[in-house]
Amino acid sequence: MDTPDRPRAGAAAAAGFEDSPVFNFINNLSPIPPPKPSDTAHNVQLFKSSDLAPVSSIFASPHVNPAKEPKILIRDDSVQLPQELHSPSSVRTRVGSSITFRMIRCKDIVSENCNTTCRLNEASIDSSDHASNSESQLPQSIQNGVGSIESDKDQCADVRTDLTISQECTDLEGINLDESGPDKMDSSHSDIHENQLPEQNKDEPAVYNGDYMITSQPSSDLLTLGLTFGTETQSANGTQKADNSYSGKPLLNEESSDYCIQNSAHEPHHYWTGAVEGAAVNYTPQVLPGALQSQLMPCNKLNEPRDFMPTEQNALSQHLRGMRRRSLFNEKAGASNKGVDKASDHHSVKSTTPKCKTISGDINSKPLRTPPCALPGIGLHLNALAAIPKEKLAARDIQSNINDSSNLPCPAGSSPMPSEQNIINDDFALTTNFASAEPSSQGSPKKKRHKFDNGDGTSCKRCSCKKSKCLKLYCECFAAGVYCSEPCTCQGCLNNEINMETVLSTRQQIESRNPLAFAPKVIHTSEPGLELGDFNNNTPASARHKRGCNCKKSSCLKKYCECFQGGVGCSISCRCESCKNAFGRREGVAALSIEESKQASEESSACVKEEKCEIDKQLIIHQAIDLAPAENLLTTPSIVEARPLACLPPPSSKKPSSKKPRSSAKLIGHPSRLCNSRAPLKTDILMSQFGNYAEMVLGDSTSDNLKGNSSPQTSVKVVSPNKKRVSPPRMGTGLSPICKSGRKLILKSIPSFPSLGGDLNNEDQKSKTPAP
DNA sequence: GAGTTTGAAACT
DNA sequence: CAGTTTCAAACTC
Repeated sequence: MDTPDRPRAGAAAAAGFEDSPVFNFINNLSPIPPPKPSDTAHNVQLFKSSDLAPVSSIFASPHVNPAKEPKILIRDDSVQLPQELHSPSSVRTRVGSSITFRMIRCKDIVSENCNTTCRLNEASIDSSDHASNSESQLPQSIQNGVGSIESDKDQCADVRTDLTISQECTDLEGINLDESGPDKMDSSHSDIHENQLPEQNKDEPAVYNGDYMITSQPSSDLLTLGLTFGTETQSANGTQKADNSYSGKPLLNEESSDYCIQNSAHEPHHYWTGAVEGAAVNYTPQVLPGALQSQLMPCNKLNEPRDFMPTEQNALSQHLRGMRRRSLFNEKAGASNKGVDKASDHHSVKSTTPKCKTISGDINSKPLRTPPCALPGIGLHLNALAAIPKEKLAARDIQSNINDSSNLPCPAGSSPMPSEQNIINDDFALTTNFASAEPSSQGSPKKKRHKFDNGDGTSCKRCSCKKSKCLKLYCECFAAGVYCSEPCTCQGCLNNEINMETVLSTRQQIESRNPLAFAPKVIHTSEPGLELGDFNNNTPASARHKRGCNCKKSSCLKKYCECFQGGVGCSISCRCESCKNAFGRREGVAALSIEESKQASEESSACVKEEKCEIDKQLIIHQAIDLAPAENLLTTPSIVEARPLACLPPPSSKKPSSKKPRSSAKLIGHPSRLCNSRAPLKTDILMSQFGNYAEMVLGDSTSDNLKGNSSPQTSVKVVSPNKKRVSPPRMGTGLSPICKSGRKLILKSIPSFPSLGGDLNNEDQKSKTPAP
């Protein structure tokens, strides 16, 4: 980054701008190493403000805290990170930073989403207003985007503190200013400042809550713009100007404040409302668990770039689209989603986005499937979010921006999926890395599917339905609550945006039949804390099969078995025969498990290497024996599960069971590391989320238990099967996957509360009562 | 890639 | 609720 800019600066100087006092000033300054982040007023301000808000707050339901929304500053990303890093819970490792980053981003996303939603709802009504608002946003967004990009880069590249990064960016920006300035503003620096900077500044104040205004910031922002867009700086500026003119006048603080207010007032509610309405579920916005929200964030985030890329919007949007996975559950959400797109497009000013996705009404012909898109809604496909590794995400942002800046509108027909694929591949690659510690091969959908399969069967699915039209649970996409996407090889697919209503109705029908139909098959309750050392907690199961399998011939050793597939042991609720689930047997676990475990350990040479694994097994065995039988039964597998799957390779019984065992063996590669790296942060997040969710859904009593343990370690206990295995299906899914060795979270669906409660009850009952 | 096996989902 | 059919994934060759 630096290198390119510097030269440019030099060029600018060569252009004869050296004369300009500003240039000289900047030129002199730029070489100077960035002052300490903390020194900057900006930074200080940021820290002061909402940035300092506890992480938990982020996860708290967005709507709950509308007041904070206004404070959300996209630019925060860069700034916040440091803070996050400081937070006790945050991990300073790269992983940690990335996660933290995501969290931060979530904030932004929230605001973004809210904005979008507002537009959606009101666009038709008050287009002018929105236009102005949106216009006003743009500059800021741009800034944000830039800032985020840079921060992202930094994060990806190194674990520098954001502050430093921001500083550097500023420097660069300054340089850029010089450069771009000449072309455009030779004599009119003042003009620029008046026309462009002011706007941005105005936005900024709003963002910053008006508490702080950094004089240097504006210029930097402007500069940033130029830098980011490189050659297109001018156009970008022009766009900005256009926007400005459009809005009539640069947004003043007042307007900014309005904007903020709007966001706070409308965003969350509108957003969620829409989702809620459309959802088959009765969730109310307030009800949404923090986890979900947080989950949603990333998805939304995908949209974020759009806003800050006025001219490149198309490319971006396309890119983003690719990342999104549509939620089937939420009709409105879907609609809103569209609306969002439209709105954003509209918003983005001249975004006559040649949409990448060409939706053909033809059912049978595999239309260009709309790239999966995660809806911020109940029926979230968390894959998009969780799946998108923060780092990747960041990287993607960077890349997308870069690419976009280079005018790479996704060719409509060509490969709309590149984006998606990239995402998917990236995601999964990353996930795979976590899970299998092995680079994933990218190939046919089938391969992908395998790859995507994180075990719980909820991961990114690529169906190949033929007769079901992808409207039955047979369809993994449908079951996962996502629209079929390009990689799918299904025929006569109705599971697409076009047939949204059909999908929804079908879904509702299915749900009416079986409220849990879309519930995650495997409920993960608390893996995060379950690290190698956590076994002492007697926290056995971190997950379990929701309903239990019914295997007969597979002995629960193959993917046919949902439990096995989900990487969980069979529970008492299973009706399987001759259960040999490597993750835990249904009955007689203790005794058998010992042998099994030993055998498994022997067989899994990889694991053998990992001493911890061995130890864990031992512990597990002991626990299994020592623990009360009933609990063991329930948690049987759990014990094993308690440790990240990676650590415990399924005893490759009999057949070197092709995929799963293999992968698990791979997993073993760096199990501990994987687990460790991610766990801490996850735990925090999860806990906060979980707590919220529990409180909301389960009620105080339950939540109390859950909440009681705010610390990661305790969290495990809280969820521990020993107590009450409160595993709100959705939540479980949503939460656990993240934690589990790079597993993806898919929120298969969010059951209506009733069902949820019922589910819980049922679960509890099941766990308390012997299996039929 | 085609065919078989398998167990869940759907249906009755 | 139980039995049967249908279905698509998993698996095998």
